[in-house]
Amino acid sequence: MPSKVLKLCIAKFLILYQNQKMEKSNQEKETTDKDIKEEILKKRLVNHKLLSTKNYSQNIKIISETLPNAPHEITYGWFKSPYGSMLLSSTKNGICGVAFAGNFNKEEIKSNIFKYWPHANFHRDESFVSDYAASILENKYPLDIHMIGSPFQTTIWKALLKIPIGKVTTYSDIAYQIGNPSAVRAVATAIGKNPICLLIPCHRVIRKSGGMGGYRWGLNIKNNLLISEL
DNA sequence: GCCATGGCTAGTA
DNA sequence: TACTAGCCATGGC
Repeated sequence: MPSKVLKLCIAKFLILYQNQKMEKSNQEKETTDKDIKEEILKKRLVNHKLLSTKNYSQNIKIISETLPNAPHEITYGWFKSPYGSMLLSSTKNGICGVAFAGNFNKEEIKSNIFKYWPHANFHRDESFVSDYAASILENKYPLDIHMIGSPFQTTIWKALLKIPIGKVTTYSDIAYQIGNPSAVRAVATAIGKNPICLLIPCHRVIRKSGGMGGYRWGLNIKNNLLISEL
């Protein structure tokens, strides 16, 4: 009998040991994956000197206003994307909002858009939105963008349009590019307030250290967007 | 006008 | 590696 107990103990010990070994190996793999990811991001990094002056931003026209001076008519609707459900809204002047459902529920996303355009009249129309959605997902331009933002925010958002597809830049470089290198924190805040994801590629901005930084709609979406542009 | 807030960064222990 | 101070535009009061 004691030998049976001994065998049982050894078996349990072996299982425990194997589990610990597997856990350790998974942790090491995760670290390696992280390193590889950061390495890939660094390779795709462009700085302010290399940001192309001729790029797809030429095909996007931005109409911006600090405060909506007239009640706009906004058509909005949901569409499916490879990154989950997305809400698209548009005024007669152009696209005024693109948002991932991401970490939020649909009602939150919708109320954000309603708050952003407090004097607008909203109409839901999925069929109207689907044409725009296809253009965005297939990178078909030209497109017009209609947004509300301070002059500083608009400058930042325009700078983001200069990041080529498949490349990334840093918050510091954007700050440098707009001629205000010390305003990195403010740049990050402005990028975080980008109301039109995908079209204004805030997902292509990472930390100077090579880390992913943050993302309003969830880091997993940022990660997937960057991978899809490889 | 003041203060808190952030998708950050650089320096230091 | 973790913490801290500094940065600066913005929004709420």
